[in-house]
Amino acid sequence: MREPGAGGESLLFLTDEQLRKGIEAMFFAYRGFTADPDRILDGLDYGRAHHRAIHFIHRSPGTTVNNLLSILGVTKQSLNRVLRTLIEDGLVESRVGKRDKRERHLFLTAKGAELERQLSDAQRVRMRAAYRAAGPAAVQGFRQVLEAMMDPDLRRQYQALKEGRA
Amino acid sequence: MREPGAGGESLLFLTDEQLRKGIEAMFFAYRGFTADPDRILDGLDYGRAHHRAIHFIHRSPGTTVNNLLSILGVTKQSLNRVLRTLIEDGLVESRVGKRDKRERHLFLTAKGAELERQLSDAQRVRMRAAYRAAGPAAVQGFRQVLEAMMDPDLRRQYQALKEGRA
DNA sequence: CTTGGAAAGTCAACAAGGCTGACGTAAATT
DNA sequence: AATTTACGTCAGCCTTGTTGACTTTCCAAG
Repeated sequence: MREPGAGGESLLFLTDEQLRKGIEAMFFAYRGFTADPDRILDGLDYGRAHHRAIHFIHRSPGTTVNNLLSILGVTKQSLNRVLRTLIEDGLVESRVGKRDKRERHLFLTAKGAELERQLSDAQRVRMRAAYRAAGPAAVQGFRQVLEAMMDPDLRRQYQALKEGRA
Repeated sequence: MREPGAGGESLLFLTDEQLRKGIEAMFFAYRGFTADPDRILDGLDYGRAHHRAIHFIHRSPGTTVNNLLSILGVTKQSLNRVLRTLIEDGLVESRVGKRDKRERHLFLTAKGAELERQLSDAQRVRMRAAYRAAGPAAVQGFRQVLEAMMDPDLRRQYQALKEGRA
């Protein structure tokens, strides 16, 4: 993968023009990425923020509010509002910590898990179609570039989730 | 989930687990993607909505309001609010159409172009680092998967931009 | 043991930026 | 002449971000 003369085998993929295409691709793709769950959420009284909370509680059952905060990157007040409605509606259960009573441990109820499945099914359908259309090699590249784009802090969070150590 | 003899060289990359990783990668990467411009915008009185308008006006100088609307996928009221402040602040110029006087053609002023450069420079720095780290093959896969994720309508918009026919 | 601070969570109020609906105007099209 | 199109605007609503102030709980230093 290395080459003669200067530094690069054709660094043409690093031109401003190529980068611009990548930037626009991210913009348009993200719209598609969120479109299907958004449609489901629209019917209910929920929004994208609720989806994110549900997703990560599902991923890491028993996680604390603080933990969730650092993953979502919003203020606790903002998260709290979302969490409150989810708890009121019986989708999320909040248990006072055994060891540290200041902490609240979060779990999806059966009803919450049901909505989670519905949302992630919808999102996966599109994702699977895209993966299948692009093929395994492309998917690997896709993941590599995305990881390289993350802030270091978030990359660590992502990798922790990825490897199952919630 | 797969039948042995049939079509697939290991379709393991289509498992729910792999898809979930891709979904989370999109989430975390998009945060990084917008982080640098957001920091710049924060200082000024602008937000992400202004950035998007500026970006696409820069990309397609002379584009009409309607055109921009269909690319951004927001309502005209929403866009108008953003556009109004940009025009008031002298970053964007709106010229009445020559052929069709109902239309307004949008252009960046020198000042607008200056901000655009600042914003896209910041965004490109990260993008370039990610591309370089991942390599050209990964970048190609990245773009392929993103394109496959887009809604068909948006994909058409994206390809039109990509090919320069604004 | 007490006390002072830090940490987790809650409440209140505000802002950005989406949205819908209604309306006005000028220009183009039928 | 009537209708449609492109654009702008006013009013009001919702979601989801923000900051500031407050309570409860925990822990560590005196």
